[in-house]
Amino acid sequence: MLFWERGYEATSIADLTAAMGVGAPSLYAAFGSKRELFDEVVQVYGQTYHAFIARALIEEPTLKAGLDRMLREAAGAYTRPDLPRGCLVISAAVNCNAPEVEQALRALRTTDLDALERLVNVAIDAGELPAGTDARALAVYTSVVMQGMAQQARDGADRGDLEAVAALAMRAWPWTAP
Amino acid sequence: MLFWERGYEATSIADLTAAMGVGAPSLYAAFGSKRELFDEVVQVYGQTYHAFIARALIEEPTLKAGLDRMLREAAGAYTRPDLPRGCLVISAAVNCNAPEVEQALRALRTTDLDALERLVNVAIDAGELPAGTDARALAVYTSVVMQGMAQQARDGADRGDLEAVAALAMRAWPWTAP
DNA sequence: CAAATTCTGTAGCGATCGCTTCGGAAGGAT
DNA sequence: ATCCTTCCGAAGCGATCGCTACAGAATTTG
Repeated sequence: MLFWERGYEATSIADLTAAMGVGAPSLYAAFGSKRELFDEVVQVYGQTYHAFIARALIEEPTLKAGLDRMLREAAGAYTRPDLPRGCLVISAAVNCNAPEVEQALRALRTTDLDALERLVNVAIDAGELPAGTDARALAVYTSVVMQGMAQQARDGADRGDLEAVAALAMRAWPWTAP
Repeated sequence: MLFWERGYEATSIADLTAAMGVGAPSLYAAFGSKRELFDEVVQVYGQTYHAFIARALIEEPTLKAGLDRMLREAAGAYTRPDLPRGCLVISAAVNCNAPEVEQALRALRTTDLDALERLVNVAIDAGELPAGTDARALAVYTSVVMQGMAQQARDGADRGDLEAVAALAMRAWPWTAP
């Protein structure tokens, strides 16, 4: 979880071995390289701490309810006192001289954005949003809010601040009258 | 401007001297250290590429017009083809092992956020927003949108995408009827 | 109990980091 | 022309980077 807090490059092998309580050779025997270890960490992170996004959007019956839950849960997830602030996928590869690592996380973000755009289009087809709504704009807007919330969490915003942001962000959507 | 593109730590002295076409001793004679050079760069950046924010908010007669202009200009400023994407103040010290540098940029962001909150309070007093409006929530929300736009610009969003985001973001505000 | 195998912790590899020292070229004064 | 000052590029300083070779401990096997 040091990768989450400090990012990929700012976390050294010495930091990792000290935190894990193992020697460097054991680490390399188990994972092969720093990059492979990071890939492993990203995968675990995705299944553990990033999954609330897909869960919220899938489990709720309407896009509006899913987005509201996603943003509200993000406010909590990004400010948990027992975990690093913000989001590993968003922050860990910023200012990273390893292009492959930066690209890997960027690809994850792009995947989320495209999935969001598809869900918006589904909601348009279902009449939850007016025909002619700009699905990509709403998807990018939602990504902007999520990424901004993660950044603000790192800058010290607390859960209440971000929940208020989540509520405000929902007001921008052009829902059809319920 | 390498600091803008790659961040503080990911930019090495060798990168800087190569880009400037001078030797390392000249650089140290002129600026003292990498950190002092960065401070200088941040100051120039603030006066040159960050000033549109204060200009938009000050020069427009209403907060609504100022925010609209700020967000719209941010869409352009963060995606200029002749400059690095996004914003140095937001990105350059992410995942930075030098706490003083990270704190310096964080302080700039906090200053902007507090100034925004004051402007929202002014607008509430002026009747542009309803009494009882949560000024801090709106200020944090606006920072979230600006930081998220900067991040999305780095992820490849183009100017049109961000202008659409700017227009959407404005819809969240509880303006009193004009 | 002894021998063989796996594992772990230390030390060190080359490369690069921020930064500094030093030799030699350039230019002005006498 | 000679001397002196100024400046700049190459080389190198200790520290740290990701990574690995090797010795000794621990464990398994006969």
